[in-house]
Amino acid sequence: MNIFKDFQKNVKEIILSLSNEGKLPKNLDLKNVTAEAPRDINHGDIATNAAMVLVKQAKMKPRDIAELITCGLRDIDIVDNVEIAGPGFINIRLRPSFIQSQVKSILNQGFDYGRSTLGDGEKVNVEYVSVNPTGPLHVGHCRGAVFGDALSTLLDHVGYDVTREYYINDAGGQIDVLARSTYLRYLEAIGETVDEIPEGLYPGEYLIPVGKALADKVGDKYRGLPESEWLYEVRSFATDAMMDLIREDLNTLDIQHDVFFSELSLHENGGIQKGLEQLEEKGLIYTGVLEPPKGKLPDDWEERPQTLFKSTDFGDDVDRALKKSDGAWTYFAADVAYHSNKVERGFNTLIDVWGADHGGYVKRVQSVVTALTDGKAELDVRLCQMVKLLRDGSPVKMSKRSGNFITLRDIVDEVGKDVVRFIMLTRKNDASLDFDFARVTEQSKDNPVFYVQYGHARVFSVVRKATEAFNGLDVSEQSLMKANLELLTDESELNLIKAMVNWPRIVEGAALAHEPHRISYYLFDLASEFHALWNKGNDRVDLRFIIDNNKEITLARLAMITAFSKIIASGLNILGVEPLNEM
RNA sequence: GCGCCCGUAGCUCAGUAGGAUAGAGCACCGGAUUUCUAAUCCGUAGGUCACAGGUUCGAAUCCUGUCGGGCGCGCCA
Repeated sequence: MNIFKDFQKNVKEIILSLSNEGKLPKNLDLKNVTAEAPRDINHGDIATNAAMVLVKQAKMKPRDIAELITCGLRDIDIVDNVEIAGPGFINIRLRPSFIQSQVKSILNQGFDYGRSTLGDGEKVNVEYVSVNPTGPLHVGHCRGAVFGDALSTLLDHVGYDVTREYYINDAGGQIDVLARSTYLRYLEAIGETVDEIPEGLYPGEYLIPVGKALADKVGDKYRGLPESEWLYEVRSFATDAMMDLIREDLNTLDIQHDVFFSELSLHENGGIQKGLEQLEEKGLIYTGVLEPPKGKLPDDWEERPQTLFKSTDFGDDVDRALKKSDGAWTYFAADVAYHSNKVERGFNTLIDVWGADHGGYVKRVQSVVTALTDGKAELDVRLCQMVKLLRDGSPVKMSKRSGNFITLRDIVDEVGKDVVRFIMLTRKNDASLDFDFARVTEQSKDNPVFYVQYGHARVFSVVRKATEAFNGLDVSEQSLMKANLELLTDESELNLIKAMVNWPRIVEGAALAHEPHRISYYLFDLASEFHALWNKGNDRVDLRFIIDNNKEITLARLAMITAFSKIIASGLNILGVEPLNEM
């Protein structure tokens, strides 16, 4: 249920029948006709641009077209009045009784209000986090994790069939480093003395228990052996341990992936060759020599022939290497295979969530997806900008060298999952974000998490008090739906309901744009309407939600704010934040 | 040098399938409030939407160029 869509349909039907009556030309193109909430509330509840859009096609003046459409609109029973304004907008004002009735409709649908079938069950693959399994997650990973997860829930909410996926980069040189670092911790565990972790290895203490666990498992079997004897097994042991660690970290944020896809598996089961074959068949792989980059030349630049993918055919800047000079596959080659695999699993909509520092990599992977599917599948890469950690306005110092950086776990332990999740979604993904430990836990209007949560909690507090005031009042949804909603006549009340009615539109817009932050902003705005109404009650006792000697109006208001709480709760649910009933 | 992202109020930012007089919070200024409808409230002011062109009935939004900032720039992951 989305009243704007309904009206868009109504307007189009009116235009078609005007065409049939000969008052407007036939076969008009109506794709740009919209029905939206005007920005200025004084312009009414719904505005349509139909008259202006049709000017050229109909060869008529906008106001004349508007007049014709207006007549049709006036016949709709929920329409109060219609005005033509500005350059030809048609402003529609709805009957208060209709606005009021929306409360019932929201209560009736409950948490499902705002869900839709927009996605039509289409499969979407959202890949996020995908951090190298070489250590615990730190703050930098946090944002992408929350973003990807909220986006997934959002898409699910509007009817897509979402798969949440993590690509395990378990095949590169960094994994060898992990294995060597773990081996040292293993030697420690079996009683050898290791003075210092050498430069270039991971010094973090999180590997100590992994070394110990390895020792428990294999005893001293690897002692004194050359690297070639233990590397492969230690690698796999350590990778598993790191993935367990990462999964635990993600769990603290309530993030669970459906699929963990191993890069190594592509190397080991011929997946890479298989992926490249398809490009080969399309004649997109060749051996060639790349021009050195303009500007500053890499120190070790050496011209040599390479196996290349012709990504420039698809908008990339240069063709991209698939093999390294030692003959091994590049990371990109595995990514070709990986994305090919996603497409083979039936996904035509792919979303990858990366850090902004990988921006230069976007075009080549998009080229792959376009090439493999002849443009039928689409890859949207969402880049997440940095998070600046602050404490009371000053930057938090982090020393990466000592392996002593702020982890995701640290931040969740300090401020809690809900705060982390909400704040991470208070900025557009491609804008950098300040995270101030002091401010995000503040109990004040300046803190959006608090403000939204507080709105929800206030509703529950009111409902509790109402059941006391009216001994044993039935506040079930069934009861509230029977309330006399026509008693909700104050402008602030109607404005709150109108804000609620926007919810389905916001969800769809956010989902289509792949922008979950729009949900946070909406929730904040909606909460503001609610708090504004609450504050009005300070001066005007007659506007308070509980009116002691008037059960009927109290019930109507409880219905309204309960509906409000449903929307807040389902919005928070999309963000992965638990609504609070008490604060 | 090239590519991507960004440039909106003093500050932090919303606002893109093109819509009307460009919004919010903070800060500032002016009032109210000393309370459990507790974790403040109301209001005023603040803008050549970086700049210059173009497309359009209509541009912060789309196109081109310029300036400014961030990220990236054979074989790393």
